[in-house]
Amino acid sequence: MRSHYCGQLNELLIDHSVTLCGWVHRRRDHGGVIFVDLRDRDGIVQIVFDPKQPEAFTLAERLRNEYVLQIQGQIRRRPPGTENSDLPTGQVEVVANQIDILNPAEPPPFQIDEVNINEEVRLRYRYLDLRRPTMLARFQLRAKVTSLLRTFLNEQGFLDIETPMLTKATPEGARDYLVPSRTHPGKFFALPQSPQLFKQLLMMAGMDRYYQIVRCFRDEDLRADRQPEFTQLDIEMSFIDETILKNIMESMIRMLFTEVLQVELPNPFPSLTYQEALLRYGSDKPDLRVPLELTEVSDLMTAVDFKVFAQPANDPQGRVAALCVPHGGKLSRKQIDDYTLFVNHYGAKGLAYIKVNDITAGREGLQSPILKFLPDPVINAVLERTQANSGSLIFFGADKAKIVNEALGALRLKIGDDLDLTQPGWKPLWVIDYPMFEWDDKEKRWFSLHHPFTAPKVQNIAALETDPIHCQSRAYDMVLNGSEIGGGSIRIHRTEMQAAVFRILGIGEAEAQEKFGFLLEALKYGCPPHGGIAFGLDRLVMLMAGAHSIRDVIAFPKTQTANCLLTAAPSTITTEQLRELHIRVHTTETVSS
RNA sequence: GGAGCGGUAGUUCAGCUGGUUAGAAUACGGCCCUGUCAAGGCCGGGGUCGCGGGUUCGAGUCCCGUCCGCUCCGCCA
Repeated sequence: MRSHYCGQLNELLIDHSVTLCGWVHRRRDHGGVIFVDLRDRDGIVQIVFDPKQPEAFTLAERLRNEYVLQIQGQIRRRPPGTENSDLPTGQVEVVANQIDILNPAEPPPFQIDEVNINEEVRLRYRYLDLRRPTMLARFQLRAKVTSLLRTFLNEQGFLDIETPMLTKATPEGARDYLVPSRTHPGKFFALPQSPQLFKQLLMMAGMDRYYQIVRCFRDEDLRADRQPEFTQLDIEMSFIDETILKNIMESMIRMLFTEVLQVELPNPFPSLTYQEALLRYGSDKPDLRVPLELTEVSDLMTAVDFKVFAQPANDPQGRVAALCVPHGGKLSRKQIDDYTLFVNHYGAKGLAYIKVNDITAGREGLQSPILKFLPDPVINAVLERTQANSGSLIFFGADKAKIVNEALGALRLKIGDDLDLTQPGWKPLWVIDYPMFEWDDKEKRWFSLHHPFTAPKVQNIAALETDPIHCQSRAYDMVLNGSEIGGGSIRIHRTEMQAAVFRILGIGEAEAQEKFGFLLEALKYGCPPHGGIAFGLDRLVMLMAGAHSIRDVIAFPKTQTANCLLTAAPSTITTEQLRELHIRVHTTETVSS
């Protein structure tokens, strides 16, 4: 139907006859001459309608925005002075000889060139939203990313293998999306939270290197970076250790940034232990672009006559930490109060601070409601450790370590943003040496920090069982600009170890057999040492595209309550469908078709 | 489950301490116009102020409830 794309046209094609197809982006009717900006996936070009071509001209008078056209015409250089340097095709224009209205269009509910549209409207008319050049660019970027990843992995000997979407519900981790079985009354499939077990089975099958760009499903509450269905780049390798895997994955991500963004990432990526990340940044996914760090001051506060500090300082689970903000002294009382409210969200009961007016003036140069509780040596040590200067503001968090970390970690990012301290660019890193288990006080049992198939650093099962809290795992996360973009581990490849981990997690023999019997059995038949990683493709593309939500890099995303505003899914189904599935619905609303 | 912000014309928004007929821009319709590119000029149509209740002589505005969207906590790797 066409000879060229609109965006391809340039001076080299002058005098050529072309046939174009596309949408009316805009029409400018001067009465005697009509201009139409024709848009296709490749770009925009100006079409001119002259009354000397009365047939085409008459039709052009009827054109409206978003009409779909086929146009046959002649490319010519624009008359001097009428070139448009804002348009890549702006040196030329197409004089229309013939026009075919392939489809008229009603006025769209919003203008395609409008930037600031309510997301509700955009999602309701997503197919129109996607016509906008910024959206198109994001999906072109996403396609380039997946293409480069596939090429890289193919060249590295990875096999792209599909795994089931209809699979088995898992007890640990996120809530499953369930699919009722028609042929097995009362039984359900689960949609995969990730292909974790299948990729391990593929290693046991001798596939050696596997990858898949695969949809995963988790029925949990949504966020800007969380959708109920999302895409992972899932990877698994045999006969490797973490060094080999991390090297290959780093070079893959470096390649991606070079090819797509012309950005050179560090080689190698820096590495932080989980513990160090929490100590210095209060987070296991630190944003290294923010040049602020937490300072440990617990040891200074054990003997102070200030219960708010002394108690957590003496509690093995507690922590007292400082966040020193250079030039933070200019913050108003109101802003400090707002930050106090902000840390309240994370369970912090307050936010103590010291304003450093004059670092040389000792106690007199400081300003703080808590000053009277702190003896000189403590104050001096705090000032020295935080490297405070005149004009600095030092915030304090004192509570259970978890609360201090989350509160000051979040405050660090907020202040970095508010005071414009966040540096531009890209800061990738690995976070390693995760604890193997985490104690849940409510349920009184251990949980896997990563997942139950992650190998511990110790080989000795007895050591694992006697001291779970100090046991580290062979897990690793890749973090970029404060987002966890990938995570994985070396897996357990021996039956005894897997059984021991299940025991610690309180998964009984019978339950282990029922839920993971196939895996335990497979381990017996010659399982190679193996490990892998999974990248959150949506998050990665979001970051690379400079978008603020993964919804902007997913063609048809869901809302925060997991609705699709375009199709109105989920919806009720007929009683006939329910009957076939052996399901009865208990709601106040009646089920309709 | 919880906190915050928002919902007024097709769209983006304004609408103050409650007060006459709810405005603007843009889009849309008509007319004029031969070099614009966010074309321009003139004229016109367009509103269940998310929904339900309450307070009041009077509610877009105040109160209660509810629905929807967004951000966050919990939840989730």
